[in-house]
Amino acid sequence: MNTVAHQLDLILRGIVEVIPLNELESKLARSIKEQRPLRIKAGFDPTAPDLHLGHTVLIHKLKHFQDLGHQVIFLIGDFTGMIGDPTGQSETRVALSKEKVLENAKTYARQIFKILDPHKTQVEFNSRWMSAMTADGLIELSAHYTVARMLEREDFHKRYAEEKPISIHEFMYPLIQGYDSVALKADVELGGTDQKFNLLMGRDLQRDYGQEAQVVITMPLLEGTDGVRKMSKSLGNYIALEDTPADMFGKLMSISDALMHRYYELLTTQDLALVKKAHPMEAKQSLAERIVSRYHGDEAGREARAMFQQKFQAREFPDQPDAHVILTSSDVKDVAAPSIGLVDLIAKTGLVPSKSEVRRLIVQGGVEIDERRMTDANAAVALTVGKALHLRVGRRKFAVADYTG
RNA sequence: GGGCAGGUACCCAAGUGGACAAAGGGGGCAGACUGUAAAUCUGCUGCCUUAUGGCUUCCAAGGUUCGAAUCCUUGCCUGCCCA
Repeated sequence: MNTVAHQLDLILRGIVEVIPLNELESKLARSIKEQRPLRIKAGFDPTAPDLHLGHTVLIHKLKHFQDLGHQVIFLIGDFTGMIGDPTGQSETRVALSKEKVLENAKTYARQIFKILDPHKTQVEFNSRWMSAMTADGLIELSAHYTVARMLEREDFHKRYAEEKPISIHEFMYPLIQGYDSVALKADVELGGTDQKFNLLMGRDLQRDYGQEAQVVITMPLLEGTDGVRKMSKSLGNYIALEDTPADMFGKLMSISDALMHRYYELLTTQDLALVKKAHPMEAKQSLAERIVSRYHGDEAGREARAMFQQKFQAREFPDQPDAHVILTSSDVKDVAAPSIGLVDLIAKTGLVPSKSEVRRLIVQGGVEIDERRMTDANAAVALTVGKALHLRVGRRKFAVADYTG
């Protein structure tokens, strides 16, 4: 029996705010009475091809609604993606090309169905109605909001105060996001707390366009791997759902203990009291394994953990190096006594961007060959056919070099 | 349209004729320390056949000069004020 109380129990778990709660309750009550599922909207900005763990906080909440029998609408902001959400930005975001946005959008659908049921999810692109909108329509839409109110937004306000540029088209972003709710007749919209302004815009616009206002539910933002700023594609502190198991595991292990607890809180249903009792490193590995398993399968999770233990705890050479270099006689000066400059060898792995950087690494003690630290940048490395060299390049990169003669 | 202030490396930001590959901070990388980390401390952080060496940088293009990130001209971009 999905009573209102029962539904609220699940819906309210882990959220930050419902605006307003009584409207949600009455919508739910009516939904039960009329046997009509609520339309739950959440939008995503395809500015990079990968969804990351930060998004999953929201997607899991969508999943809750889906499990309760409501209609989940996964909105891909392909049109707005060309603007770039100004939320929280201290400067204008670079607009993406249409092609790039579409390309990114494609990978989205695949990724969300690791969590959501594809048969019960409505995927929409806001270009469907925005590209069709006439200039008249756009001007009419713009007339619904004032510049002063727009500037109340903290990010705009701050940029304005700091004399940083704000382009007119950035004002369009919240307007269009709000209009999406009109176009989709959304009953509820989910978003991160940073989205509050944009989400509320939907309420205003829906009322202006003669609809019932949607209920807004905000979810906490997940901090990125730096533990400070929110996880974001453009900040590069994210863990993508399509990161390789090893990558995903490694990134999760590199977070601070405090952040680990936050991740447990927002990404799992584990009992936090139990987590705090466990040894932090064990707890972190379990978290990493759990999350890798979720997106890559149980076996991948176990393997990633084993690999990690081998590579970093036991400091053994991994089974799967990051690079494999094949050297031939054309790479050596003297075929009779084959050798290669250390700098050249490391550069050939492609794991370091420039030779200057390779030099630095060597001098600083970041390079090992067959577990011997190499600190002479001018050294030459003797090569033997059939005897592979095991290279450690920096803290966490490994390569194998083979000489074939 | 007019006036003023700006555009410096991945980011922020000093530098206003030579000692500048360019202070400082952030970020990144490496080492030490650890429980993988984080925090902390130390070092490095344009590129190059490996260098008391060369090459390319300070919005762009020209110019002045023995010498320009620094001066001049034009252009592009940004902010503020006025219209």
